[in-house]
Amino acid sequence: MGVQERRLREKRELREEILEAARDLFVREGFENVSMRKIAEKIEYSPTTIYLYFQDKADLLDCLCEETLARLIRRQTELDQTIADPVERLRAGLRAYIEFGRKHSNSYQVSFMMPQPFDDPERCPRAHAAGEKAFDHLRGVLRECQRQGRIQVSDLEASARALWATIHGITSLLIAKPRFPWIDPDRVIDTVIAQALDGIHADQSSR
Amino acid sequence: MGVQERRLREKRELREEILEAARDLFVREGFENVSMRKIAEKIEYSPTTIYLYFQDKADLLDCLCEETLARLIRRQTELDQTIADPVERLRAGLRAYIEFGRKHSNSYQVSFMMPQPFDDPERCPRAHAAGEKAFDHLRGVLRECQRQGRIQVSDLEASARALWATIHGITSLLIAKPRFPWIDPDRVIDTVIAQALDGIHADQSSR
Amino acid sequence: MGVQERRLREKRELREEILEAARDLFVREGFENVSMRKIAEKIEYSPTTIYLYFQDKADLLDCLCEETLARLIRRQTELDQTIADPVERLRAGLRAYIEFGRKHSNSYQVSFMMPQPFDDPERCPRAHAAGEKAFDHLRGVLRECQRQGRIQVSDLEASARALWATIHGITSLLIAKPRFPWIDPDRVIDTVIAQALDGIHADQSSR
Amino acid sequence: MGVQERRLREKRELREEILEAARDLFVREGFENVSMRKIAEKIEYSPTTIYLYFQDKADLLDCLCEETLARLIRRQTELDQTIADPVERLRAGLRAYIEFGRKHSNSYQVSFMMPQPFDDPERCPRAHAAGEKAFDHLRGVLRECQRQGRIQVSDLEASARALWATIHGITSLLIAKPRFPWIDPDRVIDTVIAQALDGIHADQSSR
DNA sequence: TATGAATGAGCATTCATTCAT
DNA sequence: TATGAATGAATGCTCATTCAT
Repeated sequence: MGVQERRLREKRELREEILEAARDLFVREGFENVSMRKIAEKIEYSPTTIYLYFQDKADLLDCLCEETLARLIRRQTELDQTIADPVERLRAGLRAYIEFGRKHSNSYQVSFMMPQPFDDPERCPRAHAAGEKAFDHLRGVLRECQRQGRIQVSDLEASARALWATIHGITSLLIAKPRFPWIDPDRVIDTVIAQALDGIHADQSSR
Repeated sequence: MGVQERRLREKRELREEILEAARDLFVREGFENVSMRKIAEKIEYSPTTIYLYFQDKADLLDCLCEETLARLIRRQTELDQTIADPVERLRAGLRAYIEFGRKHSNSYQVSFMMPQPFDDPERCPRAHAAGEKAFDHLRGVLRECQRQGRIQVSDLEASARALWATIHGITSLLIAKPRFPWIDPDRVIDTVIAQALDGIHADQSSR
Repeated sequence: MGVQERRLREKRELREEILEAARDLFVREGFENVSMRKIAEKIEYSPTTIYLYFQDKADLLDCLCEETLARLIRRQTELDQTIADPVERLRAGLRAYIEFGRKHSNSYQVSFMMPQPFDDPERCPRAHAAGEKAFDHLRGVLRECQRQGRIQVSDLEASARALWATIHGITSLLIAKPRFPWIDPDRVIDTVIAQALDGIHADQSSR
Repeated sequence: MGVQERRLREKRELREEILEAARDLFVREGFENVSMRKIAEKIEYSPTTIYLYFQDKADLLDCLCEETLARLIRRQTELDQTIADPVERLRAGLRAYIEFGRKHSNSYQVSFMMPQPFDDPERCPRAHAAGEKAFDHLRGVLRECQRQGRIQVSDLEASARALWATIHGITSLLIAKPRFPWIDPDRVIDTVIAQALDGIHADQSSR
């Protein structure tokens, strides 16, 4: 039994090591420079070994995105337990989302900015599910605002999607166009959030 | 005389054919699968021939984006001459932007959703200039709204950027996540636009 | 156990096969016509396979030269143990050098007659080291002649270099200009060696 | 007649321009970076035009080498008229040869250090002839030394070739191995020349 | 569980050259 | 005389992946 456990733990560990290496390469060298070979070199295993833990590159990326998105979800959950006021929780959530994207820009790019394999729920089921979960949370907070009468939302589904789109806009544009004269990114971020909440008529009295 | 003209026309035509093929490959196979070779195969010329019309791959993509963005700018200019009311012009402009992105999704992707190399004004000077021109137009319309007292904007620069980010958000997300349950994309688009204009307190009396 | 050994041997053998093929292409088609692909075709492996044995083309060439130069050095060492008289050893060494160059003319060409990239110790460290070793040996023998009073050399460093240059001259010229009317190459070689030793006032009494 | 002359002159001029451009590229970018395209770009003509003046690349290089070697021969002829003493003339000629090689290292490399097309008198007849002419001159001076009893040469043909080989040695080695620790190239050159003349027992009384 | 060996397909780009005009 | 258009062949190298062990 101890042997089986150890084996299982070791297996999990190498898997994590692979993902970690891939993430590191993402951050250091950008998405397009992540290759199976380079990951293998980094962890000092043979490329073949990776295929014992992941079906193929798409699978690896899928898992990678899932893991990264899990952090976003975890952060969102933290805010649930920290901030009682739903509007404030929503505002903090939006800000956290943007910060998350800027911090893990390569993962964000893979998860949300590239159509190719990652929008296919069959090829990337985990990332897909995690993405939906993150969205669901956002919608939940918005619904809570609505339920408490803090926001007048006639169409929750549309508003939630619009809200997501809005914060995705500034997040992704800052990633894709870092050289654009943003003047002060933070000022623009503040403006986006303020406009978004204003736009859905959030009662921000407690602000 | 006629000979020269015909040659010039033929040359222009092949150039367009190359751009067309590239655009088509974008659409069909995604950006990363566009190679000089594939373009050449598609037009049934040798790869070398492409280099007679474009300096290199970056140049080709640059021209591709420029061409596409020119359509957006043309559309914006059309609206200038059609719609007198600045707020309505702004609203129509936002809608046109989103529609443009959805229609030319691959060009939009190349121009606005990919960090490397397209954010480098030195490598893609044409696309860069065209992108700025499009933004400048948006800002101009917003400024006009402000000038006529239809919108109270304390920080024009930040608001213009925020507005761009917002419509970019829905545009790019619809492209990157076409399988997401958008329910009705148009309803979400409407919501985004309404929220955006509300968020900057546009006087939409004439709506 | 036997398996591991056999694998190691096979690996070594393929490495040798690659070097052999490269050398052969040098001989047959000249340096500039040696490409990774042609080597691969010759050994009937894929080009990729070569990269399992050598880092890149420069590395392959570096190893090739090293291997060839090793034969020269081995020959020089042999003479050390065979010929006691230092002047005779020097004479035999010069002759061996020239013979070596004529026999392995393509390797000689790569090692000593081409400026780029082979003169760069960083790109071709092995060949570089081997070349210096061969020169050092020549200088050593000359120094021994001087020590025993058989040669009056006022400037050992300059003389050693001049001597090397001299035998390199006939070696490389016979390689580069095989069609020149040499009349009798061996007679010219003899003359060069005699002049060289005379020129440094070697006491050739025992000749 | 005037028209024909002008045409002929213009034709000669463009031919010279091409050769000049090629030579310049040699010097600036090294042999391997000289391509028909680059030459054409430099003179602002189309690549096709070059083929009106030269059969192919080998022909162009042949003419180029011929031209360069003509300078060496010219220099040698100059010395004939300047220096009366044949031994001194020989010494000056050797030095001039080495200086010539160092100054026009790329042409020297093409003419004397590369086996491939340039040793083939059928493909490069002009360079071949010019090379022989330069050698013939050297032999002539040596013969003159012999005739005046200043040098005891038993085998003129062998000695002349040996002498050529010797000065080619230092010339080519300085070109191919610029990073070798030559200490002081000029000192080595002096040593080579001194040894060479000593080696053939030149009466250097007038030195 | 892990790997060493191997590969087919692909990449952007450059080359010398030709042909019709 | 000069060229614009075009090309076939080639270059070094990297990729994700497979298979036998």
